[in-house]
Amino acid sequence: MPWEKSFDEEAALEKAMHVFWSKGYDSASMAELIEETGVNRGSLYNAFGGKKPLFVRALLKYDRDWRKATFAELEALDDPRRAISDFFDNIVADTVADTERKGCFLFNTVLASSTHDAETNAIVANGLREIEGFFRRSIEVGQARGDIRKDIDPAAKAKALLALALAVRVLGRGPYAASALRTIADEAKKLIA
Amino acid sequence: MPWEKSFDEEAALEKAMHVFWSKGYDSASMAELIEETGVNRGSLYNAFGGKKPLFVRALLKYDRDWRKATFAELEALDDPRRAISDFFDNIVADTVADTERKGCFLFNTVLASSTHDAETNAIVANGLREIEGFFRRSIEVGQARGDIRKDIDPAAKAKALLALALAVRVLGRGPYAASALRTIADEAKKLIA
DNA sequence: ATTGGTCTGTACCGACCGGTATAGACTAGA
DNA sequence: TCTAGTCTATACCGGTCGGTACAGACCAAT
Repeated sequence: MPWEKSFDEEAALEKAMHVFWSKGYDSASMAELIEETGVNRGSLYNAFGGKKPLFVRALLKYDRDWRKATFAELEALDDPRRAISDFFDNIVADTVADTERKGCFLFNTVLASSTHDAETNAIVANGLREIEGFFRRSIEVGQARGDIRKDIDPAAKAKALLALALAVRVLGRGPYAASALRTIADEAKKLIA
Repeated sequence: MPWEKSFDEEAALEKAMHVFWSKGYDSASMAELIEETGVNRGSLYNAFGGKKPLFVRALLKYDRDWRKATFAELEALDDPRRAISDFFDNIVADTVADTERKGCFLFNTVLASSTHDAETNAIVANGLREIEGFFRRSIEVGQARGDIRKDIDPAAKAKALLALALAVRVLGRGPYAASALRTIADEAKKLIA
């Protein structure tokens, strides 16, 4: 059994994730993925099986990495109101700082959901559910502690917050300036005032 | 000067608009546009110049038709609060009723704005500005009449309403059910409570 | 009837697409 | 040293893409 190991699959997946993230599934070509990952054509197909499986792995990696990086920190704050506020500050900051205007890989995939298969849509749907769940839990905890008014419906407000977060990400890819995004983020915070 | 007239260009544009609307620029192929419009290949190129000019004309037509059909009716209500409320009811109803899940042509184009040129992005930006303007004017008139609280910022709330409208349209293409869309619409109405 | 221009149908172009095949370089165990 | 398996590099496949070319049908004004 010679040469049991191969190239750095995880590093290649990271590069591929960036390509799919910024270009979308259709616009990303295998030629570009090969060039960007630095992995040879045959090796890429051998390791991942093709374009679609590679996309799914990239999306799953994004979903996992992003959620871990985002929510772990915010929930550790142990301050629900502050967590939601920081969440919106973070996505505005990310959007403004991103010169490639990639937006959010998950949200980008939502709008293209008609061109994707059930597996991809399930990943996206699950990701949205998790974000919504973060908002809902934060509101509920805040209410239990008396930090957030009890007459608001956590589930409904969570959906509205998700909607505003999506809009910030989407409009940030388009013609909206940083100040407009901040305005929307501020309105989001006022939802749980 | 024989045969000064040709086929029904406006009808062809209407068909082409639907193809671009439901499929997006990239996924819509000339073969499909030819088949759907019923116009011969050469005639299509002769009449519109190519795929991109045809797309621009289709987007402009959507922008014009949709705005005329939507805002004329709502502003004629002469009841700003009701106009905003109806606006959201309408897009929820449209989204739910649309079995093709096309969403809004304008909003769809926003997310793909990185793949479009300046001309297309300008059309989209203008469309968004018009929608935002409708919200702002409605709020201002409502405030002048005492129907809407005066301590809210019309420009800021208009941006938030646009954001929620976009989210309804985008999420409607994805995994969100009708009830969730209605929840978001209700939250939008509460913004100007 | 001739003429000029627009229609239809179809063939074709080069480019790119995702995916496959193959040949040889390389490495580690037997 | 032999061998099995993975790497690289490259050529190639059929299909689709947007766009062009062209021949002939058709029509109206002269």
